[in-house]
Amino acid sequence: MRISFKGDYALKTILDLSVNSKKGLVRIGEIAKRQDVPLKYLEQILLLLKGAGYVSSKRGPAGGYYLAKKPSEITVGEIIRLTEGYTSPISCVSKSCYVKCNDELRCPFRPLWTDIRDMINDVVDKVTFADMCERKEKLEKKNIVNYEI
Amino acid sequence: MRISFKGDYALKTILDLSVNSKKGLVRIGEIAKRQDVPLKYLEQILLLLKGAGYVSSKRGPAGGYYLAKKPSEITVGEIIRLTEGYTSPISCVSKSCYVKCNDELRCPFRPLWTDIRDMINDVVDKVTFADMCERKEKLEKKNIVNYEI
DNA sequence: ATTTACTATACTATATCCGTCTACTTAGTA
DNA sequence: TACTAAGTAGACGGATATAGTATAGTAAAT
Repeated sequence: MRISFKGDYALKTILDLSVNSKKGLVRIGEIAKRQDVPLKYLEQILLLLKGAGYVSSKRGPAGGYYLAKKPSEITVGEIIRLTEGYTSPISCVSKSCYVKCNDELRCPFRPLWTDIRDMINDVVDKVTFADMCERKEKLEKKNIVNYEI
Repeated sequence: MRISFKGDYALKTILDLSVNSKKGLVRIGEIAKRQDVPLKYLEQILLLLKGAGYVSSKRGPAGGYYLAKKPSEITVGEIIRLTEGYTSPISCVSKSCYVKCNDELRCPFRPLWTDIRDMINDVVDKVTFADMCERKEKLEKKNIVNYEI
């Protein structure tokens, strides 16, 4: 697995919407500013997320984006697979985006990659964006305390 | 972490040299054929490996490449870091190739990435190419048995 | 008419791969 | 010994594809 800007931005966007779309629609510009993401690149990423059914949108004044699913129904792993293709360290051991290689039975590296793949999936498929909201809150409280001291 | 062709080829090359350089020098062409790697790309990768001190070479007839270190002294992790830059899922948690990001203390994804980083390093930094040679032999024996049946 | 999402396109950097030429080393030959 | 030929690594430029990023304009809702 490798998280590129695309994936990083997508994850931050889903988290931003998880936190803010309770209040109503969220404009691209707001997300871009809060998450420090290039606006025009974010547009493309939001279209990808929309096409995959994670977000919905409304045009015109007072328009914007909102989550199409509950945060608890979206995992970090799904978003990585959507944006990066797969979570595995290499595509020949990927389940979601498998690419065949020559001599799999004799490849001595393969067991390494499958072990790493399983460990990664064990993390990213268990964490939902409801969990991420909690983590975010905790971190912010912790940080405010630090500032007060 | 993501293993690109470059890293995949480099790992296969070091393993090939670990197995074959006991007999003497190994020509690029042999490695390219055995490991199914584009010859010209392999040249570049061997230069990289040479620059980093993993292999040495000799020109002219009966020339070729050989390992500059013992297989037991080279880990899979080192080769990945050399060819891919880092083993982490994202550079902001990399130890070897760290790139700072905005608000690390408040980033709720960071704990995920550090967990994954540590798990990956726990695998790749423990496996040497002496281990890989063993794995390779075992897999080949196993496969011969399968063919006999 | 204004505000917003949406689409299409273009640019840049990197990864991958290929072709050609150069430098070095050895073996053979006169 | 001197020279030649052949085999090998090494260096350089470039072709191609993809990822990432940015630009310009279009469509829809109010």
